[in-house]
Amino acid sequence: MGRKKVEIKRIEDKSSRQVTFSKRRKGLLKKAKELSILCDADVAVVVFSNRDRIYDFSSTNSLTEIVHRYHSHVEAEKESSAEVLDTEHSKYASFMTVGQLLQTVGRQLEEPAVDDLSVTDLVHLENQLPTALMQVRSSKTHLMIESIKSLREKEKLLSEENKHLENKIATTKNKREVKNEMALDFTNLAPASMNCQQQKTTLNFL
Amino acid sequence: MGRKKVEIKRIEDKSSRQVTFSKRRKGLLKKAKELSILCDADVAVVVFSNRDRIYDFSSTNSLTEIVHRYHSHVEAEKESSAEVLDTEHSKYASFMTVGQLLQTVGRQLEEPAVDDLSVTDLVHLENQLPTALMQVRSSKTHLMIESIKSLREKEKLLSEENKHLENKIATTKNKREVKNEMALDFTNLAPASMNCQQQKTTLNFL
DNA sequence: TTAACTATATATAAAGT
DNA sequence: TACTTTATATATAGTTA
Repeated sequence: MGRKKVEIKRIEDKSSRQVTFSKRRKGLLKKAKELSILCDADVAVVVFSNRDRIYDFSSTNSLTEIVHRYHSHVEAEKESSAEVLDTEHSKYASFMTVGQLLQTVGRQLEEPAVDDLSVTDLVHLENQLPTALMQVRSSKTHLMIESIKSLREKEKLLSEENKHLENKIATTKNKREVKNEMALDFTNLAPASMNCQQQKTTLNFL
Repeated sequence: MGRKKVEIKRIEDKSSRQVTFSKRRKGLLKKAKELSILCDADVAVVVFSNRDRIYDFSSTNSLTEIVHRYHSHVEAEKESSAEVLDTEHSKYASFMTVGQLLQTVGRQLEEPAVDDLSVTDLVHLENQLPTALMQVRSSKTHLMIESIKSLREKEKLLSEENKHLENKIATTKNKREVKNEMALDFTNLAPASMNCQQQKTTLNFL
């Protein structure tokens, strides 16, 4: 994207790092803005320079809002069995005070159309049902959590594999370049046997 | 940046908006990554699609960390406005333990002086709470489902990237083999070709 | 749909001032 | 030190399979 292709690794020269930072930061924020407008999506970008200056873009008024949404997602992913209840409570606590809760709630009780049963029977039922419900809920939550865990695990593995593959490619490229140069040098004097040897060395890195 | 210049305004056609979203989102995240590496800066990007799927990049482990730094800055710059207080409140609310929550509830209940409540009032409360609970559960389930969706999406993307990388490597290998063959032809006249042949066979298993 | 494929627009690295 | 210019690398819009 410039006169020369640059490797993606930390720029050591301080001054050109600064220049690149400035240019690319500007570009990044511009693209974030475009994405949010073109696709009607909420986008937030935060950049800290090494010298701790901050630059940001947010398609909504406040980054905070987006952060909230982000947290909702993350929290949902984070829960692990024992903590579920705690997390749940606190999560919703931040969105609804108890007062609001009580006010906001709509009534949805229906007539219990079971007048044939004795009070004793009903009491018994009343006691049993919540337990059953809890078991069902517990199973459901458990399954979902397991699902999430396993997905995250997969994600991690895939990421690692990806990284490896990238390294492999990088290595191959480098070796290849070296090899090409060597091959050029050698084909003039000795024939292909050298080529093979070189090849062999290279191969170990595949 | 394509066949035609596009105006930066909401893309009305749903399908091409989706396509553009996918392309540009990928681009944005890539650039964010490059910026963070090249310039050794902390960068975070969060993108929400219309349909509330989340995509993010963060140069540090957690977006949360960056958000914290962001908050420090913002608070330092803007004097403590009312908004900040709200932010703070909700931030900490999300970390409230169940114990704290119960205390809060207690306080709220003290106002109407619980002892003075009539049976009717209590029945009303009793009826409302389950509904509130249901809402909470519903939200929870929704979030978890979204979470799973989003993870599946990520998994898919990673898999695709992986596939690409593998193809790349395969291609590289092919080129290499072609080279080997050429080398073989070349050495038909000279010795040391066995070496090469062996090497070639080995190659396929790498 | 989703995936490749160009032709073109953009971003930007290095050079110039 | 920071603009401006240019050559080149990248991103991507529209197209096609």
